Amino acid sequence: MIKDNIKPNEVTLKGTPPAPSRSSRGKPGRPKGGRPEETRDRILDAAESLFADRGYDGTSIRDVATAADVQINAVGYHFGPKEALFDTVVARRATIMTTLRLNALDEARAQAGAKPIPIETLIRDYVRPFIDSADHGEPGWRNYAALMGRLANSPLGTEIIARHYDDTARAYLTEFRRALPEVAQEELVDGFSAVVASMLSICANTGRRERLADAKHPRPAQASIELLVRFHTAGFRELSSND
Amino acid sequence: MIKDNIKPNEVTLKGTPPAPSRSSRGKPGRPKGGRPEETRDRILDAAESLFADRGYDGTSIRDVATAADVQINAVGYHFGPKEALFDTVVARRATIMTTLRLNALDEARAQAGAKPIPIETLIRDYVRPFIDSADHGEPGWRNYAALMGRLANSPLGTEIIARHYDDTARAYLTEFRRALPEVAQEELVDGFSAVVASMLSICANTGRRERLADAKHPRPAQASIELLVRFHTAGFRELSSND
DNA sequence: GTCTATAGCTTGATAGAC
DNA sequence: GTCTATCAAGCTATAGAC
Repeated sequence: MIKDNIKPNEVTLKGTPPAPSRSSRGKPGRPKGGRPEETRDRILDAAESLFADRGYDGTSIRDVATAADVQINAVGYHFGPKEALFDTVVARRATIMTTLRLNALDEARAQAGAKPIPIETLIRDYVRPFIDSADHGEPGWRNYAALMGRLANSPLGTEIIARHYDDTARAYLTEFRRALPEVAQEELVDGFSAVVASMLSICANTGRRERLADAKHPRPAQASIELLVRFHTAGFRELSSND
Repeated sequence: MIKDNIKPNEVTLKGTPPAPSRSSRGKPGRPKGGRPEETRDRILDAAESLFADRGYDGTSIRDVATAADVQINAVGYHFGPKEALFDTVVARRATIMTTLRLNALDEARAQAGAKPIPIETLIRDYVRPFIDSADHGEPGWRNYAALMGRLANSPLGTEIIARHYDDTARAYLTEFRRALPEVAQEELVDGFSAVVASMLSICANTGRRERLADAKHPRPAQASIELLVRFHTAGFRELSSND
């Protein structure tokens, strides 16, 4: 039943297709972008949006090709099988997000000196890059954030998240542990998971929060971040006060 | 393109197939359950498990039929189109969960008398039926809880959740408002959403919490509930203390 | 690297015998 | 209500002309 797919082209993270062919010498039958990499990006953007909206299995390669305005087989040509396309979509922004978070952590460490980093800072530094990107970044970030929310509670998605985000999570958890040494590790992880779940729930942007609040417009991201930070900081403080 | 499916049989919530045929007079080619309703339940259980594991689009009707050990067309016969099957799966336990939660709310109201219900009680009463069912109920509840987690952050899933769970959410929010009248409605909803997101994240059971905590076994549900309640109660208290 | 064409499956849904 | 059979449509992936 399981037929192993032997691929001719690269399917790894940054797998560059055979020849980038610098001079745009393709016949201009349809207005195509000048840069050869624009096609790849267009496919990734379309896939990102559709995966976020309909999920992995709800999105066909044809849908992606149509949305990206490329030929059906172009996506296979550039990214290999569907799974590799999906992984490339996730990886593209995961590396950026990881850099932002680890940089913020480095800065917080420098700021704190010998003392532990305040939990409030830890929560804010972890959450802000994500929510900010989803809010006033390019629209692709919004789709990406929604996609992550979708992945978070699915068995298959967790594997991908683990691969791309567990290292950063552990780095932050180490600092949480330093800030709250008297709290058990399992409880710290529960608190951290609550932060992540809340963050993803906000960015999934399902409209439920607005509906339950009878609000017309989504709340500004800045307000959401600050409330999330306040709320969960209080939670962590409660954990440290053993009754 | 959109072809309206005209169904001969009921596809609504409790749609009973034409004739329950009390005496089991089918020829015993394969060991079939005696009760005619057992077949329906077996299909629903199989669908529940597969939808939770692979999602709506990742699950084929054939998969469901195979897992339920029925003929491929039996599921269509009993439940109509795939969408109706899915909705039936969600509805089946939603009514039970809603009853449990509203009963708990009634009891809490009686207990509190004229005073507002404590937030701690509100959180616990909303969360406990769900986590408890997922933990020591029949295995079907575990699958159901995972399915809800999967649905929560998806656009299509939110519509279903709204239909089955928004009324209860509003009932609880009304009590939250009574308990914390000085907190803005949007912030109460954010807090409530954090509780729900955390609850679903725990029940999704992806193994990430255990992995990040380097724990061998999942934590007992009772501990998870109490920590969630403590953590989020502190969050709500923080909201009421306007700095 | 862009296009056409197609192989080889799987899908949802239904028809009709018993 | 259980079974066999099948349809039309959609899917992923690849081959090969240009």
